[in-house]
Amino acid sequence: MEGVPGMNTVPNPNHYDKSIVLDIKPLRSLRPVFPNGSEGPPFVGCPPFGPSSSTTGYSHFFPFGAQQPTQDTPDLNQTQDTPPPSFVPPLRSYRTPTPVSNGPSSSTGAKRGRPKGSVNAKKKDKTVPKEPTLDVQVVKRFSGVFDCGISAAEREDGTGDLVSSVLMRFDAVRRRLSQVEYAKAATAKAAGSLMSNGVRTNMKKRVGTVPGIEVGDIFFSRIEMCLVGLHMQTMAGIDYITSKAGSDEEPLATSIVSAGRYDGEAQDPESLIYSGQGGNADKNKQASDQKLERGNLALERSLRKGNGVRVIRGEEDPASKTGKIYIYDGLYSISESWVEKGKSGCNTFKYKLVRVPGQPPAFGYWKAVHKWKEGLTPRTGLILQDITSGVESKPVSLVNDVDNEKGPSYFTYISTLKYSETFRIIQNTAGCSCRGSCAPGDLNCYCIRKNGGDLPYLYGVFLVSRRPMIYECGPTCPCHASCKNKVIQTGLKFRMEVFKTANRGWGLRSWDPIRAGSFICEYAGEVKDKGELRMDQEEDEYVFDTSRVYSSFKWNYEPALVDEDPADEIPEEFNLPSPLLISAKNFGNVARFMNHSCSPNVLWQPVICEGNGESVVHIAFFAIRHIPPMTELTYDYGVALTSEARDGSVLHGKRHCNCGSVKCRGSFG
DNA sequence: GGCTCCTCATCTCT
DNA sequence: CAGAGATGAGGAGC
Repeated sequence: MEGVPGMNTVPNPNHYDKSIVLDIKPLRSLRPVFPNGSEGPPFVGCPPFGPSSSTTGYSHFFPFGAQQPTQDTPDLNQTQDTPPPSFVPPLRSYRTPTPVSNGPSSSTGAKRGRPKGSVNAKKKDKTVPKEPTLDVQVVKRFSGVFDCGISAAEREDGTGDLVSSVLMRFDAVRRRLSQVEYAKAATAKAAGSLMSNGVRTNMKKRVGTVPGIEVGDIFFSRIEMCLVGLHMQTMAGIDYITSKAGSDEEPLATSIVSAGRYDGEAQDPESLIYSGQGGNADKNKQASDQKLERGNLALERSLRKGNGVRVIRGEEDPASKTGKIYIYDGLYSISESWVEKGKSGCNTFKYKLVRVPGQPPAFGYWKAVHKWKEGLTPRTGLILQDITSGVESKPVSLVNDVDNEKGPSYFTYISTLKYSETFRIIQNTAGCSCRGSCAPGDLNCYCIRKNGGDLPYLYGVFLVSRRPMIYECGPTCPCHASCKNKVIQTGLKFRMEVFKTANRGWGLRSWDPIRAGSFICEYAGEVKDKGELRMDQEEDEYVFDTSRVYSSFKWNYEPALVDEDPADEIPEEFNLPSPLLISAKNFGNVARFMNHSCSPNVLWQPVICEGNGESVVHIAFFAIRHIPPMTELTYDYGVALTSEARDGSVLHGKRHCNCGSVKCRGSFG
């Protein structure tokens, strides 16, 4: 198809060696679109999508005699000549690479300004309807067609499973849209897609707590809070229940978002001075007195009635200077209100809110971490400043504030794998020959080609979606050290601590907030074989074993929500050339302290670092969902397939599980 | 339909 | 080249 934006920056598809691309095809077609709960492998229904297939599966239906989307349905990916559909998406997908570092490819076709076909073209550029915008496509193709699996009742009132499922589906879609051409407004686009397809919950406005949302939960955009009913205003800082038509009731405040940029905010974690809304100066408007209406009236009314108001603290995201992070800090009560002159000299409403006692720390942790980092207050129970002895670029503290144990047993800290010659997988590969940063869609790049044309990561930080295998540029690839396809080799990104848990020995957690998809660490240790390990397996609890049985779960984006063909969906199950055993008993990194959970917040992904004419499989850990500061990091250890592990149809691990999750299977390992 | 909102992500200018 | 300012899109509620 002519005139497709982005095409001009990518080599002509006819020039590819199609056999290379088609090699990848089998990997993409192994897996059903969505696992059906009743037919899945053991342990299907583990988080995040919950035990009910009603929240995971989807099916198409065609109400009102609507035309079924057939092969004839206009699809931007399809040309009349129909090249193999399997390799079309990457070609269409990639926008002009963002100019980064000194990559030569980034300057060739770099467009200035907003490209045609982007959202802006909707109104202005009606003469070029070649590529409808994403939202138009979504409405056209999926309105009334896509079954989101969320019932009308669940849309009104949510549960913990539903909330985390909605947030995960949102972020998967957001990451995918960022990865392909809609990077500009990926957040808004993702939200639009989910909302128009009914993927949301807790839409009923309510005072007080919201089902499935806990104090301390973090969010990375206002729209996320909107999707799960914590704060339903995308822009306004005050949310409230309006009076019913015909009644003379006044509005009642439900939640506020503190932006942290007004006077008196964000200092004391137990109280907050909040400014009313309205009266702000605008380009076309002078500042004016605020009026006692809308949110201001609602807060006033809540003050008199004494109802709790949810408070969300907005802060700068430490990982991104332009980004914001929102911390749900629980319920506050409004203690007083007054009017004062603002900077502009106009009347501004002020409200003092005091945190309801007895809630776990949330914003309090945030403030505490800042003080620990700046050395203003010492970390309670600190045993060792840095257990890595400088091996990692960021220190990892050792902390015990529960008992007198002085630390875990001795081991040597290493940051990656140790392996002998026998474990090298000899392949005829020398990595890529790119200079600068490898670019998505550039099938001249060996490493990109191995990834099916995708750059599997976003901004060199986030895993976009799980894959059977990820191929990183290795140390001998000539691309720059900041190449966005080098992620797990770049070390720890978060300030972490090894800490003593109440009942699970030592554990790992982060002082920093961790956004969904973030790379956390790899599993460092000695690569061993079965025989070698069998000799000391009894006491070696620090083994990572890829041959165990792992819970199946859906983490990747749903093609329908990003207007892609489900047939192109990449399977999430790993695909290792041979089983991999890593022992971190004597040599290891922070990963050896990550405990098992049946409701984990971390997943693992096999990664091969190319180059040197050999490839070694690494195990890399990524965040399943947003992880608040000081929350323990856990992953699913799986269950070993030994003869004693089988008991009828149920698999039993060797170790008793203390994860405390409602979905706890009771054992693991 | 028009207006507003303690926004979001980008581009442009300094 | 970082930081500030400009910009237009965006959803929901009134």
